[in-house]
Amino acid sequence: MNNNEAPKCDCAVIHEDVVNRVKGEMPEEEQLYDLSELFKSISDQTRLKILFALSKNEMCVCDIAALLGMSQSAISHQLRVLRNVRLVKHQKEGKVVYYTLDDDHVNAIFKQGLDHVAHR
Amino acid sequence: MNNNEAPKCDCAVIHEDVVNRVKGEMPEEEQLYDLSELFKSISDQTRLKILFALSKNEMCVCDIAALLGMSQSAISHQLRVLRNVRLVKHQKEGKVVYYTLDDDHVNAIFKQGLDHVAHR
DNA sequence: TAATCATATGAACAAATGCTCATATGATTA
DNA sequence: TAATCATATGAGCATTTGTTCATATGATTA
Repeated sequence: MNNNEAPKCDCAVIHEDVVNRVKGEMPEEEQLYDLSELFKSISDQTRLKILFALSKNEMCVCDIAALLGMSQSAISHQLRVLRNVRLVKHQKEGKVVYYTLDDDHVNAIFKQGLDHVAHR
Repeated sequence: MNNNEAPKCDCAVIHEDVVNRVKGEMPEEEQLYDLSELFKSISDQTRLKILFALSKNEMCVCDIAALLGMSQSAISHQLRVLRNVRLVKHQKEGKVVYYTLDDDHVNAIFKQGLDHVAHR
């Protein structure tokens, strides 16, 4: 019924026991999808800079654009990506929209990431 | 001398004090580059699956290919990406190459990531 | 030594991504 | 009410990315 066989592997399984056990321990597809979207959103240098900036202070779109020396449009597009994965939230005051980090997970992730890249 | 001005921002700075302070608190370009490479490497679903699998057990290339139902070539290409950011290390035994996680940072990052996506 | 096996890698190509440009929207100000 | 400002967004385009295919390498086995 459920066709879980490997359709394209062009080499023999060497350790069938390990493969079968690990297969049962893999996360669900939906979790993997969400995780990859989250990590994709923090893998771009522009978005990384935005997140670092917001971890220091609430900021509006114009300020971020000025800080990074980029166009308002580019920043606005990237903020939408960060909103979609709920890394930032926004709050409108008149014409100005203020962005802040949505929660603290991203700071924890940055810390682990920086620890990792520091090891060389 | 040092041209730090924003060349492309098409809107006025609204909070100059905040922008100037945060500018001094931003990480160095090299750190940002390394971080983005690291996060890029965990943003692809295939590589995420490989890392989850290796967090459960040491595995050879054929086993991973079988587990994920993908070609040996595709897996091999992706393992190179993970090697380049030192997320996995490998060890050769005869013809077979065994891959393992290089350190525990990736598990910590996954935990924070899963915590984040679970909040909805 | 020849055949086979596990893995690595370069080229090619389709799909995804990030920016720019033009323009839309919704709020303030003259 | 008209002009202006802060922000958002769609289309277009160049670049990057992930896979396949063909082939190379280095080790084992017949």
